[in-house]
Amino acid sequence: MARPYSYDPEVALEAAMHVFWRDGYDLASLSELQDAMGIQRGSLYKEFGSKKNLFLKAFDLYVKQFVNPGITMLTQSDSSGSERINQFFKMIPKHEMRGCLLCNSAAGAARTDSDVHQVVATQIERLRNAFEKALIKQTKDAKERRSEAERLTQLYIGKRVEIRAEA
Amino acid sequence: MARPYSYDPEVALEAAMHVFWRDGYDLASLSELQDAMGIQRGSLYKEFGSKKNLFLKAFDLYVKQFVNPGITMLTQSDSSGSERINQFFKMIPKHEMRGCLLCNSAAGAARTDSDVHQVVATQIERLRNAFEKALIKQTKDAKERRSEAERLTQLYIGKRVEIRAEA
DNA sequence: ATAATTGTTGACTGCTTGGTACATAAAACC
DNA sequence: GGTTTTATGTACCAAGCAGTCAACAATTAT
Repeated sequence: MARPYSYDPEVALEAAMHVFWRDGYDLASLSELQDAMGIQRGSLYKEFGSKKNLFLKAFDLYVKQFVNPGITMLTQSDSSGSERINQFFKMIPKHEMRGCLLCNSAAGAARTDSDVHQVVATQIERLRNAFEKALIKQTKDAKERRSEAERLTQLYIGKRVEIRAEA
Repeated sequence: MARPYSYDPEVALEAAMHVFWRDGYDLASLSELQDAMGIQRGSLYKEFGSKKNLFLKAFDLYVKQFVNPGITMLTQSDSSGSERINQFFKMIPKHEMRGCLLCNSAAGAARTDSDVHQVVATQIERLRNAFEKALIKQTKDAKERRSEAERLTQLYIGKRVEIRAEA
C-alpha cells in the first residue's frame, strides 16, 4: 500500500556501525554516514530518527556481533577459567586500527551524552561480570575475584586503546 | 618599545591545558579556550599560532606537571621496583572525571593528527620504559620484562580511561 | 484510472567551528 | 609630541555541521 524500501535497513545499519567504529561518534558526519549507508539524508532520518539514535542502534549491533562472542568465550564452561581468559586476550586483533567500538565509545561519546554513557557502562559491566565468572574456580575470595575482574577489564580497555592509538 | 602583555602567557597556557584536559581536543572550542584563558581571539592566535599549536604546548605543560613526576616515581631508586610500581598505581585519582590528558589524547586527537600522534606515542613509550626500568631487578629475562612493562602501561591507560568513562 | 500511502531526493536552514583582518590602544624611543 | 612597535578587541569569513521540508516517485487499494 506504499512505496517499498529501496535498501535494506539492516545492511545500512551495519554500514553505519563501521563508520562509527572507524571515526567515532563525533567525527562521523552525516554525509559520511549516508554515503556509506547508500541512502539519502531524508531516508536516514525517516528510518533512524537522529544521529544519536542511529549510533545507539549501531552500538547494539556491535554488541551482538562483537561483544557477545567475547562474553560467551569467557563464560562458557568447556575449558578452565584461566584458559578462557587467555583465549579472550589472544582474540584481540594486534593491528586493528579501529580498536573496539565499546572502548572507543567509553573514551569518547560516552562522556558527553548520558544515554550513550548508560549503554556503554552496561556493556563494560557485562564484561567485568564475565571475567568474574571465569575466575570463580581459581580465586575463591569474592572481593579479590571482583578486583581481579576489574583489573582484567581495565587491561582489556587499555590494550585496545593503545593498539588503536599506535596503529 | 611596544605595548606590554595584559596577561601572563604561561598562566593562559595552563588554563588552556585544563580545558583540553576536561573537554578533549575536538570538543574544546576556541570560544571556551579564550574564555578560560581570559584573552581575546586575536591575542590567542598572535601568541600561539593555531589551536593545534596551543594544544601541543598545553600537552608539553601537562607532561611537565603530571607525567614527569610519575616517571620519576617509577625510576627513582630509593625503594624496590615493585614498591614503586604499587606507589605509581596508588597515585591514580579514583574519581578524576578528566582522566589523564595523555590517555585521553591517545584515545582521541592522536588518531586524527600525526603531530599529536607523535608526541603522545613518545610519552607512552617513556612510560613503558619507566616500567621496564622499575622491573629490572625482579624480572631478569629482557623479553619478559618488556612484555610485562607493556602490560602495565596498558593497565594504566585502561584504568584511567575506565575511571573517566564511569565518572 | 485515480486516490491514498509511504519511501526518496536534494536543496535549504540556522548554527558553530577554526581562522583572519583591521582599526585601536598602550607602551618606548627620539 | 610624534613615530614606531606590538598587543588588544571585534567584526567578519568560508566551511562544515545536524537536522528539516516539500516536491517527487513507486507501490497498493478501489
